[in-house]
Amino acid sequence: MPKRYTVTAALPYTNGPIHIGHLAGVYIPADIYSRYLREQGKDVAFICGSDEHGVAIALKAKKEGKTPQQIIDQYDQLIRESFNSFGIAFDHYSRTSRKIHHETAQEFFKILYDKGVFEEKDSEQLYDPEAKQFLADRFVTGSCPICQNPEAYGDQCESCGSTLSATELIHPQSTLSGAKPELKKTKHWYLPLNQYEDFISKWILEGHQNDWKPNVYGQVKSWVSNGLQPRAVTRDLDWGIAVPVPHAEGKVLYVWFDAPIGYISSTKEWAKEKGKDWEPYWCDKETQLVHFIGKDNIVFHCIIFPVMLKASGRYILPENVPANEFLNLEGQKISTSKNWAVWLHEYLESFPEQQDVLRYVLTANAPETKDNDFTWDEFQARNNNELVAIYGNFINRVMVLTHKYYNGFVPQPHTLHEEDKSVLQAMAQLPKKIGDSIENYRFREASQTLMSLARMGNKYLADAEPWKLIKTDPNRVQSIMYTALQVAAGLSILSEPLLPFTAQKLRTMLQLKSKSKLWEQVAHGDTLLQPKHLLGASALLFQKIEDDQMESERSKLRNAAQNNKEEQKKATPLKPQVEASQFETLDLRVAEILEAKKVKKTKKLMELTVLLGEEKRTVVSGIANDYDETELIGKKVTLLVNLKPRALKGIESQGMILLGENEAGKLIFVAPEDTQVRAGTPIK
RNA sequence: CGCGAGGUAGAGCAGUGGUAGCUCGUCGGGCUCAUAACCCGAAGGUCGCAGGUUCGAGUCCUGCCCUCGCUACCA
Repeated sequence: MPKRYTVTAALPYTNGPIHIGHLAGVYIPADIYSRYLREQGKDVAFICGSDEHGVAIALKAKKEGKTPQQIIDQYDQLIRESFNSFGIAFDHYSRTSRKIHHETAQEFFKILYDKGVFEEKDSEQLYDPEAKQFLADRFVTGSCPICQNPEAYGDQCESCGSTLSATELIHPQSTLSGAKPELKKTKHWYLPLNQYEDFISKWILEGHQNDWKPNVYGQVKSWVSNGLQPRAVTRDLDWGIAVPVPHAEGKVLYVWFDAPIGYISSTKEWAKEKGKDWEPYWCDKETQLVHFIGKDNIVFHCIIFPVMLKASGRYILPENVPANEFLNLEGQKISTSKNWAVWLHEYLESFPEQQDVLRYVLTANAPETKDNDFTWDEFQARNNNELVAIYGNFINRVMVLTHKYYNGFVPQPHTLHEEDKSVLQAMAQLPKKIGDSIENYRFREASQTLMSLARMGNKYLADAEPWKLIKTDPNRVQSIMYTALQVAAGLSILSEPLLPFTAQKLRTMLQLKSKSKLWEQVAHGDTLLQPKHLLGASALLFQKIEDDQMESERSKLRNAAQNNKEEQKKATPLKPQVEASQFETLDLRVAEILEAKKVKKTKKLMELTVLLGEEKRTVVSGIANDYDETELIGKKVTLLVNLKPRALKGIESQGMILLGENEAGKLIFVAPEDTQVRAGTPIK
């Protein structure tokens, strides 16, 4: 039994607001877990904060003509408000831009540096002479060296899927200034993960095979078996935490090095405010450290950060990292850039005071084992059929009957019958059952168990039929209503971690005093509401949600995505001018598609046989998402024929079909309108 | 033949060797205290496919297929 718990939730990155995916994947589970532990009287520190460094924020600031500080202030504020309004009850929420964090992160780096943990390496990287900075990854675009796609990024070509290094790009261009980058030497510090393979293997692969989630375990295994590589922990950037060693001007800590240290600095800040000692929460072996994250963070929380902690020789390691998978929205990936999301601050405008509805839906449908889909249909169904019809209705029945029969006083029971006792006994099992689910990070299961208590209450009332007996056997009705009221009280107590707002409302309605050890009382079968106790006024806990509300949410979503798309379209910059002679080097011709076959194991690739005059050619094109094999046959398209052939998935592609994109995002062929034109005709 | 996770009733999920379950939806019935809510019952699955181990497999092994992720300013 651990002495104390340190619970962390992934630090939200302050370049956008919080959406339902964040909530479902990280913050709700972490909040339920911490609330439950507090309810058990445990010593728990639930820690989080804003992650405010890194290239993305620097880039966003440049694009919007603001300072990074303005960006992070704006989103830090918005994110705090979102968490507050949804009852995500952190013990402390800090920011990585604070002094205490800079000091903590620098000290951490310094400890590893002094121990000689890092490797120093010089390398040549692309440098933008106009913006005066080094260009990492997505700061560079250029032509893909493999498939010639002119819009490949510095880390990857989205057209052919190849992983690239920025220096491989042909005709690289800075996305900051449009300038042509030059190669320049730079020094960086690397964390030699390769030296810690044994440590990770022993700790996770051998030590946590059975208690960690399969998705987390599997990811780690995948990384380790591919061989861990040294990873740079510094960057050339003007936004971040200065590297605290000599000859490191213009260098900052890589955001992924400093962010997890944010958990520690946030804990320090909290401890200072509370007059506590922070160290036991991070250094005492009897502390259970748990990181709640999304699956994209697995490598950082299961490999990189633990290696940092281990290398420091000072800190404990996480006991578990219950990472969730991703939540989709109406069948599509949630995307900040495409504005395909339900933002928390907007949700509350549409559904004021209904935080628990979203909490419940996101818990009941949480992506615990695989990616899940959030739909407004399901949201409505869960609200109307479960929260309103089962939970809310049970409470309403009990309240109405008690007020009607006893003017709101809890009646004095007579001898309890078997059915009364068995309901109370069944309820006494639930604190442990729900607790076990939560301790094992099975929040979906916990929510189902909670709902089963309300179901049980409804069934009990239906079987006992107090509204009939009131005419013939009023004494019996007193026992029935007494029993039903105990169930209502139990429901309010056990709801606290999952539905905190509802639990509070219900307690007020029942006039149930806040005391410690309430869960224990439920488990012991104690009387929760004494006879003659006076209840408060009755109110509805949940409201039905109508179809037209859902329709308006769906159209809001579609409109937002559409507007976003149009804005982005306007923003597509023109490429530099070219000479006519350059254009003439391209050989464009009309081609007719003769055969089409989807390439197996790929999403978009289609293998096409095209007719080009007398000659037939094989071309691989990424159009399988938008076109079926059959509808392609006979189509005339424009083909770039003198593109250097290249193998895609083992098939040699001898040319590139010109494509555009229509309003709906569907790829359309740049094709000769007159279908009479002969295949092979050159285009000028 | 890259790696990982998933593939179980119309939908969403549970179920790691012993007669296939839960919630929602559908259909039928009951009740009327309750936000037409609640309660009972029924229909609906060759547990992705094929082979193997076993007295016995959704559950273990092998091969294959499909989906998602590992690669995006997104957890």
